[in-house]
Amino acid sequence: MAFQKMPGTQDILPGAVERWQYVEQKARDICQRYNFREIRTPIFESTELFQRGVGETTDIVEKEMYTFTDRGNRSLTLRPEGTAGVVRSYVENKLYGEPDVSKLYYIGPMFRYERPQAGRYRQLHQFGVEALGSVDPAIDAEVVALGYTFYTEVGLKGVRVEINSVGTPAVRTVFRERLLAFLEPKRELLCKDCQSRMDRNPLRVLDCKVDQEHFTDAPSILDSLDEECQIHFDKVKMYLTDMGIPYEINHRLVRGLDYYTHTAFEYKAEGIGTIDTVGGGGRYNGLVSEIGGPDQPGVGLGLGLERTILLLQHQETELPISSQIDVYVVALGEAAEREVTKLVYQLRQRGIKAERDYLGRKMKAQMKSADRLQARYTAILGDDELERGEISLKDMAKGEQRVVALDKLADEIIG
RNA sequence: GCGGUCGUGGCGAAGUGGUUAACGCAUCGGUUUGUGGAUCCGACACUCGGGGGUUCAAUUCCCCUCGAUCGCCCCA
Repeated sequence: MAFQKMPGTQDILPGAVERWQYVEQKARDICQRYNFREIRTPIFESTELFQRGVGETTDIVEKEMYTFTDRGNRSLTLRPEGTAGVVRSYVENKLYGEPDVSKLYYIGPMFRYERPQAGRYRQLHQFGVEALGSVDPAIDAEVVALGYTFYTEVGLKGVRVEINSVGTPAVRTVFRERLLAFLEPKRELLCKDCQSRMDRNPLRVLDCKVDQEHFTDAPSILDSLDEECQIHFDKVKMYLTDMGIPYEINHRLVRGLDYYTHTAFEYKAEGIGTIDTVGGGGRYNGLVSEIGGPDQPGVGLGLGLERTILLLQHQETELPISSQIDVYVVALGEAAEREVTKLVYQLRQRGIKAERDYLGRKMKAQMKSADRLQARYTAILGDDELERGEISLKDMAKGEQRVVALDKLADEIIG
């Protein structure tokens, strides 16, 4: 065995890459309609950016980052998510100085050092959008709608939208106390994971998969929202309803990153082992200033492309992908063989998808190849045809064959 | 970081402590020399992830390692 790819990485080979291209194209199409514009930021950034942006106590920062020191003794980290880099760029390039809200999107690889599993990779790909500079709940709703539209249009079935408000940091502090007051008496009853979660991130306890019974009477963060949070949340829900985007309220929804405020949402679907979240996002009003920029609000989402594609495959969704070629040129005889290179060149110049043999194979093998490639036509050139300035054109589906002028071949194929 | 399962040709997949490691698909060649998708015939693993050990003998037993996979944690 020679070299192997690193754990949690993937080679996306021809035959599979077409699915990626299709999904990515869909994402771009939708962003264009929503007038989000692409931004490309570096794959690596300073480690500190992610520590500050994503949050020191998050799992991502604590144990999942690909961090290394470069030759200039700088601590760098391969981006574990997209938002921090986009916000850094937004601040650095002073995009907040532009008259309109910055609506940005990205598609690209992210890196997290985790144990690979179904739908979980160390190099993963995300499609994300960020809208910076507005507190309008309409944008929250539009971002939720954009993601939902993406899943729908790409052909994924059974995607549910769950939404919650995680309030402001002040609200969360109050709620945290209330929740702990509720949980503390039950501490001994909870599973060991929850017991440790109580100390680290109490809001997560409510997510427990082991035993939900203890939490039926647990306080909801929605009851702790202040007036501003409540109004914002109500409007987001209103806009979603107006647009006809189906959603469910899940007051226990907590996201894994520290920067979220107000709106938090996730897209869920069944089908990848025990994982059900395929994407999510929310509002992050404190993040820009946290990273050293002006006090600008933001809202965004991040969707896992591996999970999307995996689900499409599980659901056996037919994607409109064709690898069919237009014509396969078969050559017989020395003179004809010399002619092929020029001929396919001319066809390709005309925009025709043309293929030929490079292995010196016999005609029969070349025909098989043409069949395998699902060629619409096979053009057969022998020395005798060449002399007459003609070529045989075979319609592979019909099995019919006729002789056409060599210089009219492209026109015949284009039809 | 922790736990379960698994690792045989391009792919799928049998198998046994000891002569030539089934079979299916794919591929290649042939069925008389310029025509594919069907059938038939033939070819195709100095070798069973890697390393070490036990043994007269290991692909088959043991250990380690690497990888895959499922789950926990957490998340997209």
